[in-house]
Amino acid sequence: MRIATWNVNSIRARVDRVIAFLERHDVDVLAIQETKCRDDQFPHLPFEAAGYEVAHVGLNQWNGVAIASRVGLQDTEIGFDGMPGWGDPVGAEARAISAVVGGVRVASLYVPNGRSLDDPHMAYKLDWLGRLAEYAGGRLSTAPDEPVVLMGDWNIAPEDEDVWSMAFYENKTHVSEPERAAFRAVLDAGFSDVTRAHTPGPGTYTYWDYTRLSFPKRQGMRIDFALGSPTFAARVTDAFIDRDERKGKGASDHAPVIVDLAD
DNA sequence: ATGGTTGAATATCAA
Repeated sequence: MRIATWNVNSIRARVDRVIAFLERHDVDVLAIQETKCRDDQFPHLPFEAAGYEVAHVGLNQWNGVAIASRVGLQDTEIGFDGMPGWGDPVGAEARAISAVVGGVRVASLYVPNGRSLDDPHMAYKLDWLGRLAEYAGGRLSTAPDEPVVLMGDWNIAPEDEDVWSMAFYENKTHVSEPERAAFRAVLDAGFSDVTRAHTPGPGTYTYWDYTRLSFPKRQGMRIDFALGSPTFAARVTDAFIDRDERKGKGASDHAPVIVDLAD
């Protein structure tokens, strides 16, 4: 089974490219982030025509996460128990959805950006990740053998080699110690990064800012990850980043991350 | 070209 994750930065602007990607790489399941649309705006028809069913949650033009699968899609859960909210009034955002696909519980996650180190959104980001670690860890202690993968845009570069320049990111988000500690807390809850061993750095990135000619200058960040439970991680045979998807007109600012799983 | 790009409630906000 082949499972991928991709922050598409608007599914309506990118749907042709996403379908072509699924077919080109023979992908069974895709966790999608930043659909940037409401449920009633999601372009279901192209997915159905390509043989995929989709579970999506989108409340407005921001965030929005989905799972597309051609190997079944059951037991969809929106958000997770304890997920913090945002806004005025405070409410749940469309940042987490999970479903059982091909016997694996896949979660598509869009971790809050943080905006800047002293922004209230950073406290929200850390709280959100802390609650996620708590929820996922608790679930794992109840069902230690369940194959689970937490995949998506984590908005964190966990290692120095995951950014093109640590000097550039001094006092910026994505590399701060509290963010990295929040990421490690998910690992400490029993999950492991199943992609890094197959996509070694340095210079291995999944995101390049649209500005500053970041992509041609190879000035990127690795912030998209798949964190697997023990039984999921044991089945991973390969992973790769499709850097070609960042090329050309109409590209998302993120490249997809693809994970291969033994049957 | 040198403070840059993209996408969404088309007016700013978010990334």
